Amino acid sequence: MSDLQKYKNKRMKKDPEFWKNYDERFETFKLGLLLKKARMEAGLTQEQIAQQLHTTKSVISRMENHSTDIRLSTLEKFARAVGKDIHVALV
Amino acid sequence: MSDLQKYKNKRMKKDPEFWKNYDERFETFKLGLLLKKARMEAGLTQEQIAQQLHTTKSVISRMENHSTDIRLSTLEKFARAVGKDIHVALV
DNA sequence: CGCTTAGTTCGCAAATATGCTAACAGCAAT
DNA sequence: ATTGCTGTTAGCATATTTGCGAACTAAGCG
Repeated sequence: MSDLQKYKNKRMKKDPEFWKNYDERFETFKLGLLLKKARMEAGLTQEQIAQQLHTTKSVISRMENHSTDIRLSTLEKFARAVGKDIHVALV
Repeated sequence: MSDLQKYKNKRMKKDPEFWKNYDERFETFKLGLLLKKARMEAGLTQEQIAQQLHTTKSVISRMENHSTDIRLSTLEKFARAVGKDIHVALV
């Protein structure tokens, strides 16, 4: 089981409310998970990302969990920190 | 020659300064062009887009030209207005 | 237990996008 | 010349993200 899957399970157990308005929050959640996944795959901690972005770990945590919306530039910075780049397309 | 290409040429002619700090602005410009392209391909005017987003044409023009950064939600709204959806990935 | 590392969450301040109005330019048609 | 349509830009008000510090949980380890 992947670290990400473990995380999901833990979260579900600890916070059952989390799935109540799942539909509304899905998009956000998905993005947050995308970020967390990318960070974990890069083998970095939130604090390490934070240092690269010249910010603090609380900011990173919020991005991965509660961020309802996000700027493209912020997303781009995060991507670079995990050694990737963002790709945006209209399909 | 595409409408988009015509636009680029016109812009270059009218505003030579536009290309001075091209490098810095390239990313922004590229996104703006992406939006304009999508809108044109959908055969819509800025005002038509604006109505769908419950805003005004000036907002749309700014998005296509001067916007330095943009929220994901805004991008998503725009995409829907031209009958598309956004796809974001870390690559 | 006490200590350290990772991560979460909450307020508040600061920065920035967004919304709107008004004025203007270019173009085509009448 | 005038009218209508489309697009651009500026200034300002508002909404929202972002940045930061502090307090907290949880887990691993001596």
